[in-house]
Amino acid sequence: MTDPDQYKLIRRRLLTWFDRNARDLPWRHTQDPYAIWLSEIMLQQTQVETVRDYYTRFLNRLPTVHHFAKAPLDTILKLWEGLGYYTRARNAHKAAKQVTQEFGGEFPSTLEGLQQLSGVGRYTAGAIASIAFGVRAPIVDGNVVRILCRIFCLHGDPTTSSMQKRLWALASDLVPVKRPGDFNEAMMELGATVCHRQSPACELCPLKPMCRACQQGIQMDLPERVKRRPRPTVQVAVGVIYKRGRILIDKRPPEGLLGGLWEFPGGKKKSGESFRQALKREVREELDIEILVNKKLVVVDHAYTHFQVQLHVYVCEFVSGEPQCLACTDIKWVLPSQLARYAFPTANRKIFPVLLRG
DNA sequence: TAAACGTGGAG
DNA sequence: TCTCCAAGTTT
Repeated sequence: MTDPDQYKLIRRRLLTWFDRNARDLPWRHTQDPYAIWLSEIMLQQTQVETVRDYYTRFLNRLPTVHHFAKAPLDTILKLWEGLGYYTRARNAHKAAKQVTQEFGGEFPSTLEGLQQLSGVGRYTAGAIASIAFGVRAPIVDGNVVRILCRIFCLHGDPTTSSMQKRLWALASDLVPVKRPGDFNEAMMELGATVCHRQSPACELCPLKPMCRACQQGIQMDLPERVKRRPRPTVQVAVGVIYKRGRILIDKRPPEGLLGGLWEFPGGKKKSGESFRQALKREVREELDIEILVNKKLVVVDHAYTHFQVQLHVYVCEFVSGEPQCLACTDIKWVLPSQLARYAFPTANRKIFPVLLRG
């Protein structure tokens, strides 16, 4: 069979399968480019089931790109709280402003136009163009990588530029003129529900007849695994600092890890230093205040992508000084009942129940 | 090019 | 408990 014939077969079988097996997802009930864009940003490196509720909440609260653009970043971050990769939220805010200010309130419909938006790369531009505008644009996400590597038996590290080039070229050849968005969604759907990383359900796969990896019985070995670096553990001292029933919280710098989120003050423990010493030092360095460190409240373990932290949380009493923003953007004294108004990282939120109970 | 960037679910 | 990894982008 020639390549074009095989491509036609793949398209037809995949779309037929998709028509019968597509999950009912909220963003599949709309044609609104804003809603499609929002879903695609949220779905970056994030599973469907995690995104569902966030997506619905966002659209109810910010029904148009104008609402999104006009909302304060703090509102966006509070809605995004817990979804992770907060750069996405900050970039989305910028992108919404771009749409309203530079594109006359309409999302661009071309790949080039879409990729000008903050947080929209090659994948997301292709997804929006094909799904919202019917453009014959390819996409390559983790699912597509897995499916293509298996169907065409592609060996080698899929993250290298040469392999990426092959994958994008294949995806580009495969995506049909008719229903390009459905085809792209179908590829991802197949990867998410059938062609799993471990234990792929080949018996349920519409592409089994043309899957070279399956024919050779090596589907589990493709795509080739990328070696990961070890994750170091960081020891952090955290203070819940009280002053007349209120707690001191600070806002992190706008860029970098957890940028723009609120947190309880603290910092890394140095070797040879106790947690209590570290806490007093960090609070002095970052806020220029003196505190009394009382009892240990809780120890929180949390894993990030590239390191793990152990938060040693202490109840503290404010002693003296006026808090300064030396390593943060904003400072507030809040009642425990008001904590929920602010966007906190998940590791910090793990402290809330202990706090409100005690 | 490689590293930074969150979180929750699955095995 | 631990490792992998999921609809990637930016620097």
